[in-house]
Parts: sequence; C-alpha cells; structure tokens
Amino acid sequence: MHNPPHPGEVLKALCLEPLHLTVTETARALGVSRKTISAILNGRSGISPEMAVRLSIAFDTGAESWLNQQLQFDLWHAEKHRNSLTVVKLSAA
Amino acid sequence: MHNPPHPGEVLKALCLEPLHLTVTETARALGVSRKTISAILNGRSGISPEMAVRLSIAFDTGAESWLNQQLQFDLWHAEKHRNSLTVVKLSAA
DNA sequence: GCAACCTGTAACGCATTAGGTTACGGTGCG
DNA sequence: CGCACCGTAACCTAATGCGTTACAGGTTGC
Repeated sequence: MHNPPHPGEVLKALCLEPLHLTVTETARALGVSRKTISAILNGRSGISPEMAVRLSIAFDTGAESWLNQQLQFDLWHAEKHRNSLTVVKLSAA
Repeated sequence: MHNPPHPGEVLKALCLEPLHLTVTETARALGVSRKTISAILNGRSGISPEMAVRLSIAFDTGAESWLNQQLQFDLWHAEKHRNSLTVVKLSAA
C-alpha cells in the first residue's frame, strides 16, 4: 500500500538501462517521438493502451502488465481522495 | 480474444438492475451527474479511476476490479491495431 | 578551441475524452 | 391538461497523450 512507482521508473530500470538504451533509440524503436518517451520516464505521462502494445512488441512482454502497473499507480492516487468523495452506499443499504 | 463486454454493461447488469436502480438514483448516490452515468452505461465513457473509487464505495466492491474490466476493454481495442504499429523489436536483439 | 552532431527536455498546438450544465422528448399521475 | 420524473443529446471546459519545433548540455573530429 506504499507509494507505487511510476511505470516510467520501472520501464527505465527494467528495459532501458539493462540494454543501455537511450531515450532517442527507444523512441525510434517504438515509433514515437522522443518527447513521448521522455515524458513517460519522468512520470509526466502515463502508459496509454496503445503505448502498452508498443512496449509489448519491442520488449516482448505482456501489454497487460504495463497497463496493470499504470492501473495500480492511478488507483493509488485516486484512493487518496476517497474520503473527500460524496458517495452514498447502495450495497448494504 | 472474444469481444470483452463494456464495463458499463457489467455495471448495469450486476449493480443497477438487481437493485432496480435508475440512472438518476445511481448518479445521485455516486455524487455525479446523470449524464456521466448514462454515458458509462451506453459505452460512451470508460470507467475513470475516480469513478472506480466511487463505485467501490457505493457498491462495496473493489475499485480495482472495475478498472481491470476497463483495462481489458481498452487493451482489446488497442490490440486490434497491433499490426498497424511501426515498432522495432528490442528484446531478442 | 570550435564546429557539427546527438541527447534529453521544455514550449506550443492538436485531438481525444471525462465531467458538468442545460435543454429536449417521453412517460406516468394528479 | 399540467406536472414531475426519467434518460439522453448538445454544448462547454479541463486534462492529457502525442507530434513538431526549439533549446541547453555534452561528445567527437578537425
């Protein structure tokens, strides 16, 4: 339940650094601009579904695992505002 | 591989109909506009992280399960364009 | 030393999308 | 008929993924 990492950090640590890939090389391989990769690595963008598919092709991983990391990250932020949401319980009623 | 259902359909079938909830009632309970619920039920919007938390409160379910359904849905659409993406493999390299 | 080059990032614009507000057609009830 | 409620469409705003362009900091070759 502790601060989950940016998916970008994981991407950097698990994919780019082991292969000594630069932002430029990665961007070219994925078919996107350097900006897009830079933004992800620095946590200024999330992993979009399309990007997840690109990653799954380039690094031969599951697209789902990338999106799951993004999900955990987004959810963790959303949960922080849980108690500031005005919601009425309907289940237990 | 088969067309995953829209999260809105699931929401309607599993939450609204069993409790005979109207769009209006649900919207009030969740603290959003009727439009927002209507859009989700008809597949014109996805389940955002914030919405998932609202659903988890109102229906006492896991927020993650809603986002996972959304993930499966989004991913399925993204995968359809997999072969139209210009991506170079880096893993096997 | 300096000029050409490459790398990573910031600035700006565009398209998409979740969400609110408002307005409209439809239905039930006094 | 009149009124209230329902679901949805139309319009606007804010956020965000992406591309293009521009810029600062290094290398490398001369």
